[in-house]
Amino acid sequence: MELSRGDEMSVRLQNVSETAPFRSCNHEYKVSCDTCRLSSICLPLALNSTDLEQLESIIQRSKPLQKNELLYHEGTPFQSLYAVRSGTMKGYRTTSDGREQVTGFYFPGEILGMDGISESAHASSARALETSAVCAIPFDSLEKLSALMPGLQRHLFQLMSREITEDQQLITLLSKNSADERVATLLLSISRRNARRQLSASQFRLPMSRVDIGNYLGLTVETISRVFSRMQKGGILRVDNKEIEILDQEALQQAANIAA
Amino acid sequence: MELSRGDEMSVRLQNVSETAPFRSCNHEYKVSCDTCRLSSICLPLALNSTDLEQLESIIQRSKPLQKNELLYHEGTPFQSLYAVRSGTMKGYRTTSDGREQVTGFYFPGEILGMDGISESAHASSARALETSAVCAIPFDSLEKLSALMPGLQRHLFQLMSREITEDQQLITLLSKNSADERVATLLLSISRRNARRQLSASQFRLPMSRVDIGNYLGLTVETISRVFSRMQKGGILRVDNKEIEILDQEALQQAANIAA
DNA sequence: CGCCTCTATTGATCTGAATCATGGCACCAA
DNA sequence: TTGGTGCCATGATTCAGATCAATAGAGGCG
Repeated sequence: MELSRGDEMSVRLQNVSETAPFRSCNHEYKVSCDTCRLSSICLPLALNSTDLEQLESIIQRSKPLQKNELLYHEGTPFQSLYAVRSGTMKGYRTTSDGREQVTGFYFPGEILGMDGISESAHASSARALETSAVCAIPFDSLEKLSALMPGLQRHLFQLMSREITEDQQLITLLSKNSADERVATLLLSISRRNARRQLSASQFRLPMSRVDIGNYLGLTVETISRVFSRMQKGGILRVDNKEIEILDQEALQQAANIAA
Repeated sequence: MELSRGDEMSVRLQNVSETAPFRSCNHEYKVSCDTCRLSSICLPLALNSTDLEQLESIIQRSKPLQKNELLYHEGTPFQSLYAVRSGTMKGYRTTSDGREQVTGFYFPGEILGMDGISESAHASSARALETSAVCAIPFDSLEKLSALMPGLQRHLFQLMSREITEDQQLITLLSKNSADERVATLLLSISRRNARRQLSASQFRLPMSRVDIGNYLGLTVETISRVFSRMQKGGILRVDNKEIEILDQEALQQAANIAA
């Protein structure tokens, strides 16, 4: 791996490892953070161009993951955080009795893998819901870099803190809200995240199955179907398979109980 | 605030603020991390004695919180992380419709407040369940310090990562497990955390009310009572008000479905 | 194209936990 | 001690969502 410049950093980062299917950005899947339209939501946020260059030198990009392909698996050694470039990833953990619990959906610009830090092994698995591309950010390099860049360190703390508050919102949702409220809340969350990426907030395609939605929200497939049908009859949504149109944003917000 | 030594660090940390009810450890509530019997579970873990001294210089200790006293409240500016020294704290967030969701219980040696980092404001509130003492660790100082101490930075990342995986375990518990399984899992968690502090793993006093337990586990008070009664009848527990004795660890683990 | 499989919808029935209701017990203050 | 107030236990009833069952589309592929 080539580092961009021969300063102190190269010494500190010279032993960054090459993770299996990933290549440094200097190779085939070349893209750069500063031309990436997602940089405003992703890691690079709030870095100056010198710092950005250094961050970029450690980021690795792989060939796209196919639908259902595994990015990492529970228990495997933790090495990198991952940023979604395109597509959608699903995070989940497997319970002792073999069932699956979906813990989150990750859209372009979002970071996953932070649960692996504490035990140096992933505590969850991540799978592509559709053809997806991700950037791998080797964590040991990221740690060294963030000791040198206060802005990066702060950004990482904030990123992890946000994950904590989002998980706590989900806890509240699961513990206190009805099926309708849960589904409405998820749809609004997806809508908001689409808007952030300059996509339509009112019309989109759900990348995940009803099973995954139900699993994530602690409900069964049947219940998800029924809620969708009910909301369609109520004129709140138009549902055509995975294609969703929010017809009455107001009513949907009402249905979500303005919670979460 | 007096810093211990006149080196580079003192310059960087000289403007550490004095948070309202807190005093530096040089004042009335003097205690030190290296004599603290909780240091093995708390922040200082894995620091050498020089680093520990520096960490300690920023930690503030207050007079104990009375039962029901608020440590911080949702929306108030975030300044510090808190380590429980004695007693028990309850973390909770208030939903849009005014109800409360308990997000965690914090025992001696455990850290709370990490959800406040991302927005510079607390995303949850914390209240003492009984007379409790806490250490406040000003976060801006902690950030500066951790840029200088790789061990501390790593420890912080790990701490936050652990909080994430614990929240995800709770999500799974709420979404997939029955009332009995949830209660059993909580009891085992408390038991384990007691053991870590050299207390009895099989006999303890619950510091929280049935209402709080139910709220945390997404169940009603009545259900908690019924589960306790059922487990008592089944010879798994002895329950006397808040006093709990685990009579059959094996069976309790079974009841928890060895999940979470 | 037609076949197969996977995913979604819709209906009928069941059930675990919520809700409603009542009474007992512990702890505190006067 | 007495009376109050909050906490806990337990029974009766209800209900939201699970489970069971059957059908209908959608998408992949030989």
